[in-house]
Amino acid sequence: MGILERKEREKEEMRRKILDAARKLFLEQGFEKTSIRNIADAIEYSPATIYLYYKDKNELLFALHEEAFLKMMEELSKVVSVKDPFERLVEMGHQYIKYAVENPELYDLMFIMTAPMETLACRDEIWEDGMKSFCLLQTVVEQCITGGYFKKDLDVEIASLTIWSYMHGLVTIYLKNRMNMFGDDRQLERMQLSYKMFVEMLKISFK
Amino acid sequence: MGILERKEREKEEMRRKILDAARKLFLEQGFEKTSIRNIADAIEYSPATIYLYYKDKNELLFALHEEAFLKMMEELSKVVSVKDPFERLVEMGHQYIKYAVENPELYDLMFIMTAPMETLACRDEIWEDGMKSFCLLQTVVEQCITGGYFKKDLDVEIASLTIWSYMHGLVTIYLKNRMNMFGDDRQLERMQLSYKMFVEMLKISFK
DNA sequence: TTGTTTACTAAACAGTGTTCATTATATTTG
DNA sequence: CAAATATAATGAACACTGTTTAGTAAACAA
Repeated sequence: MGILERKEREKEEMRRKILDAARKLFLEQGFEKTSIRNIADAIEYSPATIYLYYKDKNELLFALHEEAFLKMMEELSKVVSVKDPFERLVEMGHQYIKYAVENPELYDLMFIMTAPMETLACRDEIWEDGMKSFCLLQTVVEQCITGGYFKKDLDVEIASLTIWSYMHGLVTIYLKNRMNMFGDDRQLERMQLSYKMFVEMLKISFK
Repeated sequence: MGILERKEREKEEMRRKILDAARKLFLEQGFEKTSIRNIADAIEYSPATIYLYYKDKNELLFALHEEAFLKMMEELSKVVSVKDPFERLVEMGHQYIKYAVENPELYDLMFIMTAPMETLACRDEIWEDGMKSFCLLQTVVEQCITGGYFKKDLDVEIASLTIWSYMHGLVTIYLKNRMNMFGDDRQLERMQLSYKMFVEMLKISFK
């Protein structure tokens, strides 16, 4: 009886259909201004139908959050092609900034919004996506130690947290419009200058 | 005719009454879960009345945002009592973390939420509160240069932005629950360890 | 063909920010 | 003091929001 399998396929198709519409609308007009009814309209179904495929709006956001991590990991993983470990770390930072600037809504969902964390909490799950990308950073930091760029007794976890904190702070100050206090339009330039300074700091003080 | 002045006084009193109730509710149950109707109930007035004193919810949030900056500046300014410039900077960082951890909702409003920025934008004003606290940081960084802790040719603005980015990133990762990916309950400890590492980085690489 | 399961939806619930015509009150004027 | 006016406050509505539920229509199994 292949009928059950077809049903399963259809169910999965519908979930994707919903997610596709949700992603499109969220990226077009932001999370705040996109409602379940908007999504329902887009796929020409009733709002109630969406609740047959996703428990609530948080679950929908969580699914997009997972997608966004997949996408970011793809971008960040490209740096393996960089031979030098320290340059690899530096390039990873550049890619991180690039991803955040080019996908502000997704970045928000991944690292700022509490919605996906709430879904995890009520599922009693850990934030695997976050952990995976943090591990990627840790790996590169370790490679910097192995490569002789960083000292052997460096606390990898804390060092990675320190690096991530800086990167995250920099891009969120920018994304949440706190950088237009400078008045001019040299915000991206300032980010790059600060990042350059931070890289120097790493080079000098982690050795 | 002192009658106009009395009216002015009464108007100001009402504005404060609303703001007091708003602050209380926002801090008690968060911004998301507090509605204009809740605030109206608390002060025993109709919801429409609030709109006679504040243009919209954003303006209300902006007023609280200003208050929060006043409060933070008070806390941070205490560090002038620390004689040594570098220790002063370090202490300021500690106070920043303390403020964020103890006032998560206010921190959110000050540095993450877009609502107060929107109010500024439609008033064609600059983010003065943000600028003032950034200047405080810049001042202390300058004092570290004068005191011989940091090199003379350090770009004060970029260095301050770099420091702020790190601090902001660290506390937001914590506040937005991204740190429970570590599984344990040593989150505050990890923050302190990372901050200690960052202070070392400053000491070494800004010299 | 009948009975049952599944997929879907209309309608409602309880809320949201915000606006506006209307009412009640306070102040000013004749 | 009474009438006219200005001000303050509100009830009710508008157009939304996320979510639930009872009921319908279609697909499947017997």
